[in-house]
Amino acid sequence: MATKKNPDTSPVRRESSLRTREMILKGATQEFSERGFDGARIDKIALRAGVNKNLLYHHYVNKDGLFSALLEHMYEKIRVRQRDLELREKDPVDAIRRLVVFTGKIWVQYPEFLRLLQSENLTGGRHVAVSPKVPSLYEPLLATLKDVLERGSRSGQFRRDVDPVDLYISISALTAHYINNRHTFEAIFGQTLMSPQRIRQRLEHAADMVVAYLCTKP
Amino acid sequence: MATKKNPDTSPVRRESSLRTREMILKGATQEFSERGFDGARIDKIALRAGVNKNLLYHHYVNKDGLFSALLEHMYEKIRVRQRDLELREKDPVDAIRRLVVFTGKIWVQYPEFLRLLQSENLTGGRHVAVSPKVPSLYEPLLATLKDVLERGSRSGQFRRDVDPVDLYISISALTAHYINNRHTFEAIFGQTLMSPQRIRQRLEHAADMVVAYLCTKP
DNA sequence: AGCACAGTTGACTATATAGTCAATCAAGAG
DNA sequence: CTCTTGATTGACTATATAGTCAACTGTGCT
Repeated sequence: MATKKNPDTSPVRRESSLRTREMILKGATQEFSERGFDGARIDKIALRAGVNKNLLYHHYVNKDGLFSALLEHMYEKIRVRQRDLELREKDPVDAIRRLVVFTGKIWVQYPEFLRLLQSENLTGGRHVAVSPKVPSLYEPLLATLKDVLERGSRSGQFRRDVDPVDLYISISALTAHYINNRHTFEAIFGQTLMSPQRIRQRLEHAADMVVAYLCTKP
Repeated sequence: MATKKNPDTSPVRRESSLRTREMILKGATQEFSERGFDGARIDKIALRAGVNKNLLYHHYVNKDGLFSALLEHMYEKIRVRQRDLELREKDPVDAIRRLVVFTGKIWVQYPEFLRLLQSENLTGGRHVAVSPKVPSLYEPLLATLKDVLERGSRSGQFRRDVDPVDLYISISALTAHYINNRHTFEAIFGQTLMSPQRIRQRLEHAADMVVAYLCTKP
């Protein structure tokens, strides 16, 4: 009975099921990102996907399975975009600047992804914890970052004591936290944060900060 | 019939209701911060508060009313703590360093508050939007920050083009984002982020970055 | 004393919701 | 052609959950 789960023969018998899965993920993206895991409703996902509710269970077992699949799907999508950026050749300062601004633009372009992550962290990260694929997606990014840091410190432009993980978290923080908390920040500071100009200002500020840090010798 | 809502005579007839409200907020803090707004259960809040469920409705009208009250309560609590820190006298660089590290320590000390904010932003900020008290809480902080920036640039230590709102958001970002997203970051990078040493490293890194930014002339 | 009314309670409900069941449909292997 | 098996469907259910009702209690004012 090894045929039952054989990935070569079993999965996807009909072409249509691929489209179905696509539609489900699309509906799930909308619903989960608008309401979070607990606020999302399976029935609404099915409705938004234009697909019979039972198909969600057929393809993804249950709500958690669907969320896990969606999360992996989004991680891959985002990382693929991030890979477009070629950082290895460029001047280290330029490369970092571009990485910061580009990272910020990705969040603006795919706000659903940030909200998925927010929900995932709010519920304790139980989906991402069981996904072995996710860490491997970030290895190349970290390697590139190390390369740029190495080149920057060899040329004397950068300080030498930089932890690449802390650096990546900071780049992510300076750009994503602004968007993640826009509602409370807007309420506190009484200003609009999501206008294109304001976002541009924000990303410049973030890039300035990261570059200043790297270029300041301790 | 103006007596019904007169704030001088009506509210709080019995001493016990104060304790009741306290217990409710305590239970609500736990439940809301562990599960988020949509994941939280009114019955569980009542249970955790050791109080009859109807009292929640009596004192706070409904789930949204309770969440709003809790959010305001927490904002006040946090801001009061932040006010302890006297920044106006100190050397600007010292003052900023202290503010960053202190802010980070507050998040570590009151992780419930961060999770409340995370949930609030995930659901569109509809509770904080109707709370006029919250912005006024942050005016003094912003004023202090402006004072420190002013002193720093007059003494020639700081750059002159700093937006205080962006700066505060960055301080918050560099410290809070790390904690907010610890589960996904831990999964991605395969390391523990919440050990005391790791947190200390993080806050040093954050403070270094902010100070480097302020002390770098554009 | 007694009364008005905030505080408190147990019982109840309407509904929303994740998940199940059993049946039908159709693609591709033989 | 036909038979296996994934894909798809409508009907159904057990339960959890926000919120309601009507009654009771006891504090503090007059």
